[in-house]
Amino acid sequence: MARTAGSHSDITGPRVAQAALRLFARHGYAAVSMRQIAAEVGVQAGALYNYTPDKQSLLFDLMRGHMDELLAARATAPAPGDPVASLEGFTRFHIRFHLERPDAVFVSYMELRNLTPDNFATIEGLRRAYEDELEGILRAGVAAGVFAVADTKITTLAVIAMLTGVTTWYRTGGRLNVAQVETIYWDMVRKAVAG
Amino acid sequence: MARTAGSHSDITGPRVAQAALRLFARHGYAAVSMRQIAAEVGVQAGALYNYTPDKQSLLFDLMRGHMDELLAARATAPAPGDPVASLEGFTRFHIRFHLERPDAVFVSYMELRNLTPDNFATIEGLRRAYEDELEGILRAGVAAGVFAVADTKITTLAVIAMLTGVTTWYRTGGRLNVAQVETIYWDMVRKAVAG
DNA sequence: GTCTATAAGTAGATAGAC
DNA sequence: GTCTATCTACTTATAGAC
Repeated sequence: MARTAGSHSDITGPRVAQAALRLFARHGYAAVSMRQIAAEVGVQAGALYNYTPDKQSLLFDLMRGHMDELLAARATAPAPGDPVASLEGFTRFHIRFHLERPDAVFVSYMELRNLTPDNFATIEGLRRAYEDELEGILRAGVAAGVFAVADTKITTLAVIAMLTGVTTWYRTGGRLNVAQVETIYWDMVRKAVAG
Repeated sequence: MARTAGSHSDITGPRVAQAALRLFARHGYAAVSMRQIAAEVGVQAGALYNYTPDKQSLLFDLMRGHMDELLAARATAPAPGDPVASLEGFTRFHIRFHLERPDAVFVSYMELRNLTPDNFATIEGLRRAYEDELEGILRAGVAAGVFAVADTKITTLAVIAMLTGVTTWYRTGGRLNVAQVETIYWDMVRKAVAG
């Protein structure tokens, strides 16, 4: 069947999400208008509402998609029995995953306060599930006597903050490639929790 | 001299800045209207323009004030000759200073992209000056053979990201006081850069 | 599925009375 | 110094033609 002239549902949908992600990352959710998103896609503002019920859903779907992807990718990563190997795996995974999608990371971190309470609770739950992965590794290492940390929860948050910070300065094509960055950060993490 | 009825320049000015800081921290610069700020102060929107030429200046003055305070406080801190003692001093200073003013920290970190290019360059310069303090300590420690880090610049950014992250979870009146938090983070920093 | 037109409301900023 | 009123522009979202 021939489509109606000007009908592009299957390609416009992803383009709306991409444009929203890009613009939210650059200027912030509240500072971006539906008209700007539409202009980036190349349609009029009204057409966006074929793809999202409202602006809030656009933000929430981006953030939930990012967190789902994060947890799914983590679930398929190898899980060594050794706590040190597990921690190295987590560190390298976290850096690589986050450097591969800087816009989604930025939006997911900066726009939490622009989510409705229900949507915030959902994203927050996914974030905690991810943190719990790391805390489990630290607990296992402490139990095994290979890690010495004062407080596993605080160490978890400190390590994640340090690792995620890489997205604020890393630029593709710069002095270091991702593998080198991973190694530098792993060196710091390894020593910071060492017994 | 008696003041004109309803004239409160000396107290309204600081109240405008306080209200703007509080609201920008909670909801974000772009999401806060001048009318909301005025309502928080208890005046009408037009009256705000006696204290700021525009909304952008309100943001910039808050951020510049925060950075000036940070650098001034740091300048009066003791500067031990020993790199390890210097690093401990920096770590404890950073955590204490940031935990004492969570709203200003949050705004200064999250609203960088809402500054005009000129204003951004100014704030960025102050931020780099602060980072250079830490990098100098790390360089001195590496030169003295007491620190072993792969890259002083990256380590600087990693340490600051880790330390600033404390503001995302610390709440006054919680399980730990500031001194205990300082000690936990100092333990991680000390080990992470150890030779 | 996309368009134009529009509703209903809010934005930053200013003018002039008091 | 603060108020009310207002200007101009822009906001999200919807209705209906094509």
